[in-house]
Amino acid sequence: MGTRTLPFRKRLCPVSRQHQVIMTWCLKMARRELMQAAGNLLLYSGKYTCLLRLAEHKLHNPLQRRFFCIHVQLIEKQPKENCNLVNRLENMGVDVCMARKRQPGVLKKMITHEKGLTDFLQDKGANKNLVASVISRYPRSITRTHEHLEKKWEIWHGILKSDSEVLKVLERSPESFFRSSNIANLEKNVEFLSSVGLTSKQLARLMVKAPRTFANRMELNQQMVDYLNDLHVGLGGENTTEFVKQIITKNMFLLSQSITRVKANIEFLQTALKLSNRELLLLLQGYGADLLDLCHDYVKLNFRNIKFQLLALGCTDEQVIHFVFRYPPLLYLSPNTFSDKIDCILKSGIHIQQILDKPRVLDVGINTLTTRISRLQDIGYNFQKDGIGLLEFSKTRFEAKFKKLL
DNA sequence: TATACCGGGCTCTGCCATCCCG
DNA sequence: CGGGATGGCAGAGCCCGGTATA
Repeated sequence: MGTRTLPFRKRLCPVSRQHQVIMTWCLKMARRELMQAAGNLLLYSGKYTCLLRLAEHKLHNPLQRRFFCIHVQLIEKQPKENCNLVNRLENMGVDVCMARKRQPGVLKKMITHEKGLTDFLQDKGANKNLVASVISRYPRSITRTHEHLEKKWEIWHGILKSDSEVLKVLERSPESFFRSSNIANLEKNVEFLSSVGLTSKQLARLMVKAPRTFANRMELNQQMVDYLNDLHVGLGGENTTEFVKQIITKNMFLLSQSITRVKANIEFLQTALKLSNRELLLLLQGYGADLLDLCHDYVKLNFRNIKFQLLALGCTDEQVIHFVFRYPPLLYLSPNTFSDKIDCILKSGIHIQQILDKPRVLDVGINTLTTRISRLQDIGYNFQKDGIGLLEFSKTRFEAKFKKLL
């Protein structure tokens, strides 16, 4: 029997399917009354429980009854979607399929505040499409009360200074705005982040760039700050408060990353680049901060790739380390991008040593590199003699220089 | 005056897993 | 046990221009 019940269990999800299953089963039972009851069941799905009970009474075989009861219980345990709510959301233009996929539980709720949310957001300048998009992407937004919205908006507005700015961030990341219902925690976060030394302008930037930071529990943000504090003290740095503030303002995404990731990246940088404590601190206060939120595996992968390719081109370990140390953002480059750029540059007769001396040329996009190299070659520019510095110029500077070379 | 050096701008949400509470 | 709250993860560069310096 256990082997027979399993497929039924698996298929018991959507209501219509449940009814189908019962119907199929009823057919198997070949009992007219039961089939009739099951037919009613499809017509009056809202009252299906009592109909099922009615059907149950028609079964006299204890085994059949028991089997039937198990399925009834399974169906009863699954709360149904609130059809009225689903209809209302559909009328509002909400992508209900998307909402169902993201937070199915919300569609089953009897009390929601979609009307209040719509009024509230429209009052702040949102149009219907924006509201529908927000609900589609973060359905739980409709469970927030007017009072909650008012309070949260007030705090966000206090930081971003205008409704349109709050709306812009909310539109970009509804989850950041709506995910937590804990207003006290939000207040604690603002207080904590200010106490770290962030100015109101920096706080606003943080909210625009990494709004999730404000939805974190304050303790989580504190843990990251504590970690950075300990790290700095452990590395023998002075003025720890300034260091922490500097790192956070350099990389606003840091507070929305896990400590594990940040820690792994820092440890990797120190080991891979064979850095002393002092060098590590310098790196972190410079370009290194940018890298800390990168997925750790990619940092490792990209470093291994850079090393592999440069060694193959005859560079030494020391040269590789020095190269990355001078310009750590190179670790952003995926293996393909890195090798494409190196190939493109070397193909034009530029020596690898010239790249080692000017790591920032790899900062330039592959298309820009290709176009510039070919334009310069066309006018007989000698990279070996005249250098590759102009490859990394800004557009205006490059064009000005190019004109003069003609 | 031209180039080197360097900091900073842009941007990073949407999904899944897990915990915890009612 | 369901669902809300929260944590954590993947993703994979390019460009500009101010100031110092040769």
